[in-house]
Amino acid sequence: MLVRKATIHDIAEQLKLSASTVSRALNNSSRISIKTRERVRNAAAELNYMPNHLAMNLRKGRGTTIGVIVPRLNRHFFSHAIAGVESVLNPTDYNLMICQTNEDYETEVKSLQTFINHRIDGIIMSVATGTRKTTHIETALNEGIPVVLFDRMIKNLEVDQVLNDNFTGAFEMTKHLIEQGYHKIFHFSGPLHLELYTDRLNGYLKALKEASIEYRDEWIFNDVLTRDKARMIAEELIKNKNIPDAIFAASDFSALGALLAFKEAGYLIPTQIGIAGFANEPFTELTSPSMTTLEQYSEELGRSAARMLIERMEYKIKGTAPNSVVFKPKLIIRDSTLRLQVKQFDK
Amino acid sequence: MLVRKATIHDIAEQLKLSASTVSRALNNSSRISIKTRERVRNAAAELNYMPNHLAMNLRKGRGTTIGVIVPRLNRHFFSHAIAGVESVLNPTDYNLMICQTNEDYETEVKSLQTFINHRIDGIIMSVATGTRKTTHIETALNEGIPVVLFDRMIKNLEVDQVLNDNFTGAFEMTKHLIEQGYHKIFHFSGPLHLELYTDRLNGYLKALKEASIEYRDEWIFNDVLTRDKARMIAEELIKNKNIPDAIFAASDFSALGALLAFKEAGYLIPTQIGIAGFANEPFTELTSPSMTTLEQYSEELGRSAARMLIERMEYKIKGTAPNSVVFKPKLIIRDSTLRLQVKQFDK
DNA sequence: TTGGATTGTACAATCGATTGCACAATTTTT
DNA sequence: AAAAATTGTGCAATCGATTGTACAATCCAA
Repeated sequence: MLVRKATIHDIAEQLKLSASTVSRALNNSSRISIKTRERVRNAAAELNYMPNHLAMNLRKGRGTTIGVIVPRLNRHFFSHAIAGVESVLNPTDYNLMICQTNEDYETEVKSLQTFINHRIDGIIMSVATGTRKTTHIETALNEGIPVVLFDRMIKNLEVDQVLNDNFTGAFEMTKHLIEQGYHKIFHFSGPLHLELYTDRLNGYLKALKEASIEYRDEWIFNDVLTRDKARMIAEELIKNKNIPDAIFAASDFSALGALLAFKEAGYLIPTQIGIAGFANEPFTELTSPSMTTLEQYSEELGRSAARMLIERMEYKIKGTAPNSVVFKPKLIIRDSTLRLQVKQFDK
Repeated sequence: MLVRKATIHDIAEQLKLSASTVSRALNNSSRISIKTRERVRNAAAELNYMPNHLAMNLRKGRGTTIGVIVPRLNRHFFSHAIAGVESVLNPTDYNLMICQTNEDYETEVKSLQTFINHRIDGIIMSVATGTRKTTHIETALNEGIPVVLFDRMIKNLEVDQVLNDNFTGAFEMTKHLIEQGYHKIFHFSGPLHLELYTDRLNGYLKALKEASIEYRDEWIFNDVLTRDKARMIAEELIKNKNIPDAIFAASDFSALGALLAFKEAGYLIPTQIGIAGFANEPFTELTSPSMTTLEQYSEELGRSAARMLIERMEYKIKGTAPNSVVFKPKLIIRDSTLRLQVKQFDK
């Protein structure tokens, strides 16, 4: 059943030509007569010939596969960013390989190494929260593999990047909360070695300052990204009767944890406490009350990263200063912070 | 900056050996003295040698890359199935390539072709709802690439498969609804050319028969998998005052659409109408009321598929009858069908 | 001491496709 | 009609690693 696959030599033999002529014919070389090209194409179709990309890439010293590394596939944000990358790559010859790191540094290093071993030709990645070193990324760059980082940046690394304007997003969200009459606004932040979380923190701080709100360090909780951790902290706050007016979480998941904890404890949202997240995960629309958050245009982000990478790959402009594109997130105001028009389910 | 990567020839030259000796040394051939092996290993490390997998696979006529094709990455079910596949593959030499089809047949064919072109060594896939033909899968099999299907099966295709016991799951869910006192139970089904949806339909029908409920064809709605479509149908029902006691949807997303439509129309869930889904997507826990559904053990499914594929790849047991593993889903009973103990939010 | 076994290494072909160079045949130019 | 340009094709090397076969050196036994 398993017959050996047809090669250009098989075509050559059948047509009494040489392999090189066949190769040229298939690549539409002008050195080959139209008639011969036709004959070769027909024979190729007849033999069900499929080019061996391994051999092609080996010979050409380059390939057409792009690798994507993300922390988690089941985040709306990342799966949609990947969809964006795909939408750019699909009409081209490039193919996609995807790995997820589960937010683990070791896994990230291993995935990257796998890509390098397989002579992947370009990499789009978003680092894991567990990642603090950049040597693995530098290794890839030194191997001559272009890398584009998106969303999550590591400080002081000179690479192409596609980012959200986290500062402005956080600033506007905090301003919105203040406008709704919330004053004592806590912030659930992420790991601060990732620039995006310091940016969000700074946007939050700037809005407070502009409104002349005297914040206190205790209002800020670092490294609270998961639902469970946020829930624990919220429960702690409730126990200590240290209740904020509002919580602005740097992640929808931590916002969810807080929302559930306060709801269970009998607090009315948004009347007694306002809650806002970041990322516009689909579930934010379904919670009750529905959750205010920020849309990050993940697909557009992915598209942009893909374009940037192809640019680098095709005109290997070594040494050129890194490019950087920034998208401004959009405020999605829902019920969890709309105190000025109280809704029915709050009763 | 971009120095040519080291090859075995570079190592050979530095050590005044031949490339073949270096190759054998790196592969721990017993024909090479321990001392030489040591020297080679050291030189390799020193030169930062990395084997070129392209060349290796070309020579060996086989590789170690496994491709996964799923309809959508952002479904909890699929992303967790992939996590399961990864958990099996990570400790091995195999690597993973992932594609998503967005439920589109054309994209599925293209992805599969890409895999074949790249001489992928094995494929795990779940077909798109748009897929009715199997020629593309047969092409892969004819090329000698083993394929394992999971979750979504196409009828009459002889391949390895890992499935859910959709029949039993649907049967038990329907039984649960009947026990809760629902009688006129509608079913939102999927495209019936996919076995899993006929299985769910049949499980539903069997439970009705056992309870001697005289169902009518109008109770069954085919090809309702998305939130939007379910919502439209539910709104139609409401308009026509054709209100079921309960809806058992073959997908969590269509269950969600129905839930939202009936809730907005002022119906009390679960008192006036019960709603159940299938898949235990994370959001089902967050709706109000929380949604009854079926857990499908996606990770275990993925693990099982991966193991089955490796089995095929390593002992190419051509012609052996296809294997098949079946998992029984678990009923997750939540508030949306718990009529016998009515909850507060229903008031 | 000689013949056979064992050990360590090298040569060269191979996987499938690409490509610089050479050469013959044909056409164009002078 | 001879020289030059163009067209069509083949040869052979190449990408990097693997592997069958061959050969030399060493060791052991008879």
